[in-house]
Amino acid sequence: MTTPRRPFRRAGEEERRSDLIAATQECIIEGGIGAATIRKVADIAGVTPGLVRYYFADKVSLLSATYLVTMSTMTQQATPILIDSDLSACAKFRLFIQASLTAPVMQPRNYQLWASFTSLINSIPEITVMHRQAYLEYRNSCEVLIREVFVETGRDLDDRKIKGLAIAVNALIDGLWIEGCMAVELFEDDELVELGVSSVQQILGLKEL
Amino acid sequence: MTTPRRPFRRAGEEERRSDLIAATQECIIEGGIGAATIRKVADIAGVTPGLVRYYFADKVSLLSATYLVTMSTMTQQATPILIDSDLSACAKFRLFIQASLTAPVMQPRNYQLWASFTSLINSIPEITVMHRQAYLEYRNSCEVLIREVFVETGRDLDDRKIKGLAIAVNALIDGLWIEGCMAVELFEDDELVELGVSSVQQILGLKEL
DNA sequence: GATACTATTACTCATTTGTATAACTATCAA
DNA sequence: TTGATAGTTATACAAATGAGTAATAGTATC
Repeated sequence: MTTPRRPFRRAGEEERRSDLIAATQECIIEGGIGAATIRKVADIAGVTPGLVRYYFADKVSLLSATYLVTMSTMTQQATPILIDSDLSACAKFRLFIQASLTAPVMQPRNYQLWASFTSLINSIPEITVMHRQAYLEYRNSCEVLIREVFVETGRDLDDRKIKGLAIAVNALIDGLWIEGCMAVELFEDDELVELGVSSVQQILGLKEL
Repeated sequence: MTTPRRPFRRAGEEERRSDLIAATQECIIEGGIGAATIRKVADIAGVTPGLVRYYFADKVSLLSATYLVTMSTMTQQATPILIDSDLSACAKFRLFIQASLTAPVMQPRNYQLWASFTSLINSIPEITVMHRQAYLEYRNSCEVLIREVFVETGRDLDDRKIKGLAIAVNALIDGLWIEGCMAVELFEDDELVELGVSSVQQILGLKEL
């Protein structure tokens, strides 16, 4: 008398991994990083716990992979505009700000994921490294945009000055993003985008952005 | 033949509670919120697990209390300047920014604590409420300062405009604070303070702050 | 349609964790 | 000194957790 096995479907490696990562994200969003247990992840992904281990050697490696996907997804959603090159530098900058401060980049779940992972910055070396990289990448995007805008408006600044502006602009956008993610209902539509654009404009000392 | 009991000292309620809260902070800093187990907290506080329960009904209530202490400590460290009233509004603002962007307010452990707690914003109702309150308080401090500066410089702006500026200034300082906490070694001494002051000045459209 | 491969399930195990409760003792007041 | 109080320890327990292993069955290939 053998108990029947749960029927299953064999999925491709890529699909399974991304399913498991998505499930991990759901866990974290629902109950914080502590709620992301192997069993819950497996449950949400409609799979048994053993399979999680088959794809991810460790819990840490599952979390790291999830962090990586989370960040690169956001980056991708916030910066594809930069490739569009027939726009003016100012227009690009505006779009960049707008993308960063509206959905899907700016939404509660993204903050929860980001906060959960970065809170482990001193505990999980992999996350330390990935965070540093993501931060510098984003800041560099700001720096490139600022430089282009200055070229366009015919102004000249030394690199040191520009780096400082990039740090400030980055901080401003990050700050607005956090405020917006955490309390969507506290702001009117596009209020944060407009604030972001006008503040960046002021920081850079431009008449118009 | 009875095994000897561990000797102990009876502490006042206030002292014990604050010890336990400090121990909770240490746990979180070392290994994230998941590392804050009752046993580890008790261990660090030099106490047995049972005592934790004696002072905190729940793990949630321990975490909530720790969050409250964490936030009010930071707020207190960042805003005592506001009481000093014989300073000019601009000077107050500068001090406010400086306090926010230097130790002890700006230091890695504070970010870790803050991120750990806010990552639970959707999971623990107590934290939701306390966060919202802390955020609005800090933003209000910004708003008051901005208003005073404008009075001092003889400019007049409607409330809506001022609220917007407060949101932006708040975001900027938060963003710089996060960057500084997460990567102290990436910035030179006072670099962030100077960036903060000059950026706020620009956002507010002032010639000098 | 039979075979081989491996993705997937099922099960196990030692630890950890939150919570609960009873026993003990430091401390203070009389 | 004595007794009472409550802060503190010791111990227990069920549930959850990360990790490991063997058996099974989808599925592609021939």
